[in-house]
Parts: sequence; C-alpha cells; structure tokens
Amino acid sequence: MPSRTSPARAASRRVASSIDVVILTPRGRRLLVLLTRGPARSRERWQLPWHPLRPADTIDDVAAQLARRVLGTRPSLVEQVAAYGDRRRHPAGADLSVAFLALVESESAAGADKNSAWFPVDDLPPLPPRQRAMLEGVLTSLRVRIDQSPIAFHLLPSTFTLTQLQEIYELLLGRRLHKASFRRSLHAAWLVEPTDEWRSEGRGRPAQLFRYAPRKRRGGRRGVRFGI
Amino acid sequence: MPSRTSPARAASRRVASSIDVVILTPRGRRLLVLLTRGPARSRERWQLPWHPLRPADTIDDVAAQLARRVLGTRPSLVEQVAAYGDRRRHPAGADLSVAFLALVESESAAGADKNSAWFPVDDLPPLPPRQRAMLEGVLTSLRVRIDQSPIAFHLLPSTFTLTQLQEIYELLLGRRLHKASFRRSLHAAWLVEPTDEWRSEGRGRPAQLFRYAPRKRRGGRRGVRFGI
DNA sequence: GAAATAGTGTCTCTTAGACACTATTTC
DNA sequence: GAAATAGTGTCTAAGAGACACTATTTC
Repeated sequence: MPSRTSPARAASRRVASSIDVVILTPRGRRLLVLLTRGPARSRERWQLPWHPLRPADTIDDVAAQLARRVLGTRPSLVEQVAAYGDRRRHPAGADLSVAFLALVESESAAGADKNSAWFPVDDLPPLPPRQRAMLEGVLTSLRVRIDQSPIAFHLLPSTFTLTQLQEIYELLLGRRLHKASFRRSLHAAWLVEPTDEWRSEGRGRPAQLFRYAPRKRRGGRRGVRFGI
Repeated sequence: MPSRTSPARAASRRVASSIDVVILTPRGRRLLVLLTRGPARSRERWQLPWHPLRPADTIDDVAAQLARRVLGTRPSLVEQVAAYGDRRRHPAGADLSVAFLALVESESAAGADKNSAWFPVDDLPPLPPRQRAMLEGVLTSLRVRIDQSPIAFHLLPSTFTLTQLQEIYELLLGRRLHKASFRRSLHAAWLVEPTDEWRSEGRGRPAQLFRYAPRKRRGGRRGVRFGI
C-alpha cells in the first residue's frame, strides 16, 4: 500500500529534476546529435542540452522551448521518451531526468547556437553517465518505433525524393532496404503523394518529389508477429 | 542553450514527484487493474497506487517495492512507461509523476491488501485526472509493444496451454486471432517449448502445457511495414 | 555512346487467414 | 453417439526480396 502521506506533506519531499533533449538530424549517411558545452568550470565537457524543471512547468513545454533555444529554430518533432531516475551522475545534479527526442531536417539544422555542435551518434565525445544512457535509450526507441510512427518524415524537408526517404530509413534501421519493395510498401500504406515537381541532382535521371500525406488506414488487421 | 545554472543552484529548484503503478492481471476475458483507496479525508476515492520519490531513491526500486507492497507478492514484470508532467491533478500534489506497468498472473493476484481492489480496465471508477491519463498511456503502450516484447507471458503462470496464451493476446489486442495461424507464428518464433504435461479442463480433449523458452532469433530481417 | 540515377515488371518464397478436417475427452 | 475442446493439413492471396529490365539525365 502506498504511504498515506497527505498531499501537503508529500509536496515537501522534493527532488531535483531536469529535462534533457536528444536533438537529431541526418547528414549524408550519418545521424548527428546536437551537444552543448558545459558551464566554464566543467572544462569544455560536452553535454546533452538540459534545463532544470520547476514546479509550475509542463515537461513538454520545457522540452520544446529548450530544443528551440539550442537549435535556433523549431524542431519538427519533440517527443518524450523516458524518465531516468537511477543514481548515475547528471550535470544538473538531478535526481530525476526526463529524456526527450527532437528531430530536425538537415536544412534547418544549420543555425545552432555558438556553444553547440553536431556529432555523429556513432562517434561521440564522453558524456555524463546518465546522459549517455538517455542517448542510448532515445536511439533504441527510435529504431523500435520507426515503422509504427512517421518519424522518418520529420527528418526530411516537406518535399523529398523517395531515394532520400529510403536513405533515412536505412540510416535509422542501420541496414540496406530493397528499392522496389520499399516503394511498393510505401505505396500500399498511402503515406505519400507525388507533387508535380522533379529534382535533378546533376547526374542521372531527375527524381519526382513527394510530400507526406497519410490517407486513412486500411483496417490495420494483421497477425501477431512475436517480434519477428 | 540550457541555462548555465550550477549544479548546486539547480539542485535547489526541486519538484514534488511520485511513482505510480498500473498493476494488471487477466481474469476471464477481461483485464483488471489494482486500485487502492485514497486517504480518509479524500472520501473513499479510488487511486492508482503511488509513492512519493525522494532524492536518494531509484525510480525502479520505488516502483518494484510499491507494486510488491500493494500486491502482497512480487509481480512478474515491472517496467517504466512514461513521465507525466502536465498540470493535471495528482493525489500526491506531484508536479512530475512516473508511470510504471506491473504485470501478475491471475493465480498470484489474489492476495492484494485490504485497501485495494481489482477493477476491469473498461469499467473504472473516477480517477484523479493525471492517473487517468497514466492508465490510458500504459494500456496504449502495452498494445503497441505486445508483439515486440514477451509481455503476454508475464500474465500467465510458468506453464500454460496455447489456448490460454492466445486468449491473453486477444485480450490485449482487443480482437480475435486465427487459431492455426497463431500457432504457426508462435512455432516459427521459437518462443515456447512443450512440457510433457497435459491439462484436462473437464470437457473436451486435454491441452498440452507449454513453457516460455525463447530460442535465439533468426536474423530478424524484415521489410519496413509503415505501421501496417 | 557511357555512366549514373530513377523507376518498374515479373518471378519466387514466405506467411496470414480461411476452411475443413482429425483427435481426444466428458456426458 | 453428441458435444466440446485441442490440434493440424491444405489452399489462397498478399507481400517481401531478387533480378532484370526500361527511362531520363549529364558527360
């Protein structure tokens, strides 16, 4: 049974909390994360952007504002992933930290602030232990949810070629996909619609541009897959 | 950029936090959740079991101990789902609450404490607003993850019939499954192995008992399904 | 023309679901 | 035997992957 502490007494037991954001963008065949320098006395250590949580705050608001401030522009997606309340060290000394995922397309990823820089997620400087765990957790949840949720589209501009889209999926899944099969599945899911624009990248046949335009789902019936 | 507050100052900004658990068990064709009565002055209102978080605590430990205390036995799974830090009302007056899922098989679900009772998840008494949202969130995440994670097995005793297992999946997914197809998929996933016991439920042919015994995964290759 | 990239048609193999069947128990 | 439940064999349709092809651009 939970302790029968009254709300007033419970409110006097307070913990230091932080909101931490993992801001991701694609660049070429790599996924980049935005890190900021710690305060001067922590000697140039890189950290995930974080902000302390205060009693009147809403975690989603704090995360959205933090991401926007560091990035210099509004990310296309900000979403909570998980809470971390182990005893690992956090730069804010927080007892409890909530990890958020933020996604930006690469065009908008240029204007990050002076104290921040992009790092490939597979080649990172040392991070505070809890933030390291938060980053791993966010990346794992990204891979797990990629085919249930339109995550990939948040990493692309509003119009894009199907090759670009496939490259994002390959980046997030960490493996190559079959071109014809990818396009058939995409068509069957009614997730994109063609525009009447075409983009020529210099060499080769120009590609048609598409936009994300999900149509209503067809029943959603499917068997149990048991993780396969 | 995050504010450059020093760890010492940040730690002085504290919020009231709680750990809340959604404890679930199957009964017949329904899923039940364990609720406890609020403190006397809150007039018999039902609540999710919760416990305040203190600075030295680990959220997983608090959740595990809380679930065990209310349930009278150790749940077979305790897992974090999400943090809730909106301004909705919480019985502890918490600014930030972390929702946990706990699962028990029905045999062990009997010994819950005197101030608690089981309610069908589709027929609940009024709950504090944040706890209502937490319960919805936990149930949604359960349905989303059921085929990626061996959740169903935590709602069954260590040996079970395949009909029992299928009924758990049908309960969680909210729809009927095809018997032969369900068994073929299960066999292909190498998740269960037969025991040499059989159980007769009175009428009809006795069913063979199986146990959860996952074998190593076959590659895990599959195409992108785009949520279909 | 060659090289490069975009996009498609067809075949095969796997598998989900339907259907119908067999098997084993209680009454 | 009838009723009830467990468990399986076969067909079909959908879809993923392989392969090979066509289409359109730059050089």
